[in-house]
Amino acid sequence: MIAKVIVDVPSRQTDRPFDYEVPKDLESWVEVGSRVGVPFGGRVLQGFVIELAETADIDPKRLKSISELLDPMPPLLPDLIELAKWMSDKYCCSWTTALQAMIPAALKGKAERYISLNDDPEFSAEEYGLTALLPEDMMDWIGKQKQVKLETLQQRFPDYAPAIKEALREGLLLEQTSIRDRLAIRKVLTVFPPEDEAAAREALQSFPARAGKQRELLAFMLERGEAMPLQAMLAEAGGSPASVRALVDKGLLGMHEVEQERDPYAGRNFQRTEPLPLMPGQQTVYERIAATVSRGESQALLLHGVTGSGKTEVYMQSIQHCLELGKQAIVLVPEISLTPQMVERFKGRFGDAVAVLHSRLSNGERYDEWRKIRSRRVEVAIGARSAIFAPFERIGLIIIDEEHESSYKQEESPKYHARDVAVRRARQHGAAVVLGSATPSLESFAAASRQPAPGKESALLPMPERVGSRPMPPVQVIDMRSELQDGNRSMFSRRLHAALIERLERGEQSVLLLNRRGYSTFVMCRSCGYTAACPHCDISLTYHQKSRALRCHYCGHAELAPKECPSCSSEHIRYFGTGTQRVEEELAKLFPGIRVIRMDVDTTTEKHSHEKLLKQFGERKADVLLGTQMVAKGLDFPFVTLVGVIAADTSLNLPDFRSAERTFQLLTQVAGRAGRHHLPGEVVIQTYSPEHYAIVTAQQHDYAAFVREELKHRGVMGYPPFCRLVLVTMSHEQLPLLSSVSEQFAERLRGLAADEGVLGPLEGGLPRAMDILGPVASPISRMKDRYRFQCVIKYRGNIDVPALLRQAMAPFIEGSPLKLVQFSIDVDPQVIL
DNA sequence: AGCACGCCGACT
DNA sequence: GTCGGCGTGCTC
Repeated sequence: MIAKVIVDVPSRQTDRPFDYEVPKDLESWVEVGSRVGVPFGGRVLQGFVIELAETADIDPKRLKSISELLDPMPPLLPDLIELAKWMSDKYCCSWTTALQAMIPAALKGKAERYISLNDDPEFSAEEYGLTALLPEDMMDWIGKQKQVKLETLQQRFPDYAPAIKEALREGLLLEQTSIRDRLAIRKVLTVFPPEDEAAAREALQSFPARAGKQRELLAFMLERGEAMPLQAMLAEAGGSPASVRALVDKGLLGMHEVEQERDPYAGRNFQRTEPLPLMPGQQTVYERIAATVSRGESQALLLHGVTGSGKTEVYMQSIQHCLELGKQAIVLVPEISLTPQMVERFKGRFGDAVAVLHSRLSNGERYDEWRKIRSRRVEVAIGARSAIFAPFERIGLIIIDEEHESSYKQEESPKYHARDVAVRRARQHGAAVVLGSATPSLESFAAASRQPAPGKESALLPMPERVGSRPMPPVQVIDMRSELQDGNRSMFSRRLHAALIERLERGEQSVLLLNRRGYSTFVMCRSCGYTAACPHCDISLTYHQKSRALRCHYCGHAELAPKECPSCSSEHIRYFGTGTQRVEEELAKLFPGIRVIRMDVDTTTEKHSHEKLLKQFGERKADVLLGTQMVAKGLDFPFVTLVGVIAADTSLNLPDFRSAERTFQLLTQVAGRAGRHHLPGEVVIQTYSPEHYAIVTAQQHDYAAFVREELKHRGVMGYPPFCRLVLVTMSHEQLPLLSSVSEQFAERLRGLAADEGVLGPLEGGLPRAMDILGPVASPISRMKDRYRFQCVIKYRGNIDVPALLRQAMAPFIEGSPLKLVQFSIDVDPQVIL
């Protein structure tokens, strides 16, 4: 039997299947989706079996065998292997990169090399004159250990690296390679009840009086009747390990190590909840989803429900319906809203049938949750982006909550969008996709609004009513220019200042949003105009108050903040721009005694810090929750009655085609945080551009009006959803080389597009057109000591852009000199700046 | 990605 | 005349 294997080398030249013989004893174990260790170019690598065949495509003499099978159960299924192929085509990444993204990090095996002595009786070191090659204590040590890791050996005898190499060549030492997972399986010493219960009861009667403890322990285990960890047993029943061991030696109890699964939610009792009665609007939407799931139709439905319209309840009842049909469901949530609150709701409804996958789990915990899915112990997976790869076999429903969230796009290779992968995977399974949002992305909205095919219903499911008919909170827009004219130079407008005081007096809570972390955004000398910039990136440094450091938010570079100007030695160094740290300081100054929780990437790096901060706020241990956009998402606190946006312009003025959309979404989301319960809420938005349509429409809670206006702009400028984009970024240390290569690349690409007959501006109205902009320097023209150039490709119609790109890049990748230009391709980029 | 094979400068 | 530089090409 022959296995076609994708080896774990993410390069273009190895991005194809390689044939291997399956050893006889593994034939019944190796399947499509198996993870194997294979010899490849003189070493052993991890690979995935993507196909089994009778005969090899190459000369059988060149054929090698699979050296080991890495899991008893294949971690991948055929549908995922096909999906990975699709991803590698669509997103221009290698097949193995896509495959790796689908399995938990714990299964990313690395080859380890082991050394042992050659104990073949035929082999004689004396005969070959090799006795003096290696020191005796090394030989003894290896002999005693039987097998040692090459790394360890080299650490212990650092001067002998060449000698070890020679000994391997001469056959004095032997080498074995095997793949070791990056996985620490926790083993727990576990005590088992007696195998022969009758005999044990009998023995219990005839125990000597002085072995009272043993008798007690044996009685305890007989009564319990099931295994338990030794530590827990001793804690409950008392006694020492010695007395247990004595019982084990007598054969009355069993004891051995057991692999333990970590359940991060073990021991937590989730309050079981029953389905709530649906409002008419919810009911209609639910019925539509349920019918689609029942038909096994892979349609993508857009659930456009305002904040507080009860989307989650609709999700849960739809999942219930899906499970009743014997199918499984995947729920994707933005990482940031995968809060304990959210998990609780799903665990409460579906109990142990839910696996939770999020980034705050350790590798081991994540692997355990994943295994629950793979071994069919759960029916529902809820998690961030990568949960879309949950290894279910019969998916009936995929839900993507807050579908407009940019975190569904992975920024590293494979640069996939979970929404697009979901639609593709749903097609393989005949599953329904539900995209839920109060502020759908323009792409999804446009797709769902398209005239349905004859006989089909619209894919757009509106839910405009809020549960309990609570009104949307009133939103005040404050023009910060007139504040300044009236002599208010503070970062708080008079209205926001007064509103904060009211909350403090009434003991209610406030949420303040500022989409910029750090203390100040740039540092400038007022004498000479010097600004502090990162030495590795073309970007100004941000001052962080706590560490008194200037930091680069792109590469992490940090330096001590200067007291005087490094350029002209003047003392007129000033900090400009406001970050969350500055606001925190200002709050303390203006409102003495105010309790503030600051939440941004700087305060939430620790494992559970995010939850901890939210919990504290929920317990009303603070008056103000101040943070970057992470405070805008999915929080639900009854005592929050004020939401303040300190500067709506931060996101509005970014030179990116999505900046208006992002601002509208952010403002709408954050406004939805106020007054969700019995207390009425209030929203204050501060801005320097109060007349901008993104702000006006957000103030009026008018999504439709925003979309109308935004679509006009997108149409004029030629941006999605009127076309699709691909961003090609090229980088190199040397600017002239980069400049020349990027020009050549763009020229080749234009030539190829012209050959296809699609080159030209999109305004022409042709159904198939492709426009290549650039190359130009990237907005961040240097990052981590590499210069960056980019091309933006706009296209419309059915054009295989990845294929054209691959052809255009080929001469710069294959066999190019050592210092090659790096190409990075982002299909459907979220940000092009 | 690694590793081996192969063609030109500073050493015995 | 050799050791070693890293350019280039292959890996079932």
